[in-house]
Amino acid sequence: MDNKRGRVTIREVAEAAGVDRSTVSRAFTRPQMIRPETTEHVLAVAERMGYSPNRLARALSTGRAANLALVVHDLTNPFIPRLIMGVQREADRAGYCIFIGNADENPRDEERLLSRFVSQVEGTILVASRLDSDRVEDFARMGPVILVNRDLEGLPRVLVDYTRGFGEAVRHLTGLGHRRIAYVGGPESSWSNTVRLEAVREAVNTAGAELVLLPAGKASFHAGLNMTDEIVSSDTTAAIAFDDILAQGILAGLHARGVEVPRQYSLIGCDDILGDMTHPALTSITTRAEETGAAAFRLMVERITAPDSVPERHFLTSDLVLRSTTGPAPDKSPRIVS
Amino acid sequence: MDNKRGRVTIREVAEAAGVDRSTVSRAFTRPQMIRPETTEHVLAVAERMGYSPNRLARALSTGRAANLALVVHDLTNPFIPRLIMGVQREADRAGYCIFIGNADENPRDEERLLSRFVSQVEGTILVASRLDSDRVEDFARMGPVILVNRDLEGLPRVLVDYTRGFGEAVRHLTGLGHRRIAYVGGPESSWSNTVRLEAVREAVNTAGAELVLLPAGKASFHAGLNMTDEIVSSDTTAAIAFDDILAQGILAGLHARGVEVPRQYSLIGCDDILGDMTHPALTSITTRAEETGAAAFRLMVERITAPDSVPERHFLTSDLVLRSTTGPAPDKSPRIVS
DNA sequence: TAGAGTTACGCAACCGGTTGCATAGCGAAG
DNA sequence: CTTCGCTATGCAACCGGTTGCGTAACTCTA
Repeated sequence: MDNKRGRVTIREVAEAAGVDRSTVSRAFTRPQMIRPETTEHVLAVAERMGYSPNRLARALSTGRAANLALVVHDLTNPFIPRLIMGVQREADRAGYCIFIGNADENPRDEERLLSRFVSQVEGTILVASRLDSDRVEDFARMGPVILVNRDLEGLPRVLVDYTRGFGEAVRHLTGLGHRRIAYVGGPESSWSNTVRLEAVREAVNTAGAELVLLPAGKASFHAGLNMTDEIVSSDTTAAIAFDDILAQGILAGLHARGVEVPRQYSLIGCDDILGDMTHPALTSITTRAEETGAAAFRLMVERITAPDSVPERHFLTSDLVLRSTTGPAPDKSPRIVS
Repeated sequence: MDNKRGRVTIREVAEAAGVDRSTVSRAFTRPQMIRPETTEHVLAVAERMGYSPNRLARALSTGRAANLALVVHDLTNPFIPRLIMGVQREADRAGYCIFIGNADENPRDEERLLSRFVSQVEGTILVASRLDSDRVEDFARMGPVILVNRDLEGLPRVLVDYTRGFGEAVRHLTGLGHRRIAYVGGPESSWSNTVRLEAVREAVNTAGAELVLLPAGKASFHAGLNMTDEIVSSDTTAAIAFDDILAQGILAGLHARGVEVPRQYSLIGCDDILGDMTHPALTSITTRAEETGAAAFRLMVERITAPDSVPERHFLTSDLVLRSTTGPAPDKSPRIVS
């Protein structure tokens, strides 16, 4: 029962059960190939000895590791844990294990992580990758890659269609009388930022309102806080922020400057990860983090089982979730001053 | 260059370089064993062919996987991503990859994850495990286990010594005139909750103040929100919450009931993960999430390299971080009513 | 220049599984 | 009772590395 490494191996089970190693292997992986009594006997012996197949050895010989890598741009963004949970829920059922890598918005780190994972996973899910397209394609040549929140021709990807969510958000605001609306932008290198901006621009045009662009550059609480001055002096009455974290910072900044939300200013976030944790509770555009993760996993399985299928572009819809940070546009006359 | 699996193998490099596979292997892992020119030549050929060693195969033959499992109780708690980043920072340098498993407060899930990881990792870090001691010890027999925020004799563990942080917190409150202080408890099954309560109890006794125990049971925003009534009717003037998330809920609840913080009520959180994101910014007891993760990894390495060393109990200290949710105790006379 | 010691490398076994192929043993058909 | 075909199992190669051991070639000493 004890070899030098401590764990029970297939050979020991085979000897104890009086069969060949291949029979033990088949009892676990292809029971229909062998007699039911044999399977039963082998499994009983294995159970008694506390045997379970070594996933490493199995992966080496089959070429299927039943692991996958999930590389994310920023672990501290609460969107990410939710997405991870979505991936894991699906992965769990399929018996997969997940490696996590935090690229920390840094392409070099991202690449290092990827190459460290590549030989022990069946595929990689890249969330909001900051790698340039060529590098992504290089990696995609080494194994299945699923992109999340990044749109690259030829690769399966799960994306959010922002038209509905941002459309609803803008119509909601214009319905409340807002005519000049700010979009507070996130990371320039992020696909999400580009398309969110596009969605808001289109919605604002359609509504015949006016858009003011205020790039924060980063999606962090402090970036939001630091944008407050610009927002206040932008002559807008409402803003849509790149994401909830940024919005949270803006909310804090507005409060600090004595601007009441939503009486004097309306604010909408995106990703819907804060629920009612802010005060007032943040109205937000939901992007379904868990569903996103689950969809990415399903695309991965599809890719693995049918590598030659046409790479699918999977779209999730977005919706406005109304809470308490939006209200009627204030009268223009009494301008807000610091 | 291409076998059926697409990746370049050591054999192909060996043939191309005109040496044995073992020489290629040594060029990568034991260059001092072979002539510098040979190493150089082999590495050049490998580089040109785009070869990199297969970690699976290496792990199988050496018994060292250079992977580790990190199983956490609740991914959505912002403390966890920080801790993960701490582990990863260290793991990265050492060339390790990290599997993540979210047990979701469920011992059965936790166990399933563990057994799925066990054959492909060198060790496991268990964060606030909800498994009963026997099961943990069973697993510890299969490979190195490091515990975080769980105190089990015989296993290396990283724990936080709360005496200083909670001592400072309580002295801070009593210094402000608070005499009756509430502790809003977290998950009953959590070691952290037990010792935090113990620390606060001792500090309150020492200070000659009075402690009121209000168990919330869970550490979530809503659990905090729901505790507000009890807090308001508890005749206390200040509370220390099990963690920041719970405190955030309480803060929201107090606000909703029109109780001004800190003018009418003082509140302190724990873990210091929210920074100044709340309003008012939450005073908190820091428990150094990233350092905790880093320390866990270091203990793991120690465990792997010297399995017979005495299991170390690594303590991190805690400190009070003053922000804006604490103030002088209000006059008792005008009681706060809903 | 022969013998001893050292160095750099090759050979082959091994890690723990999986799987294509060969075959023994069986029941059915002729 | 032979022949055929099928089924359950064993044999052995293989996945892609690592490593103990053996040895040819070289350096050093006498």
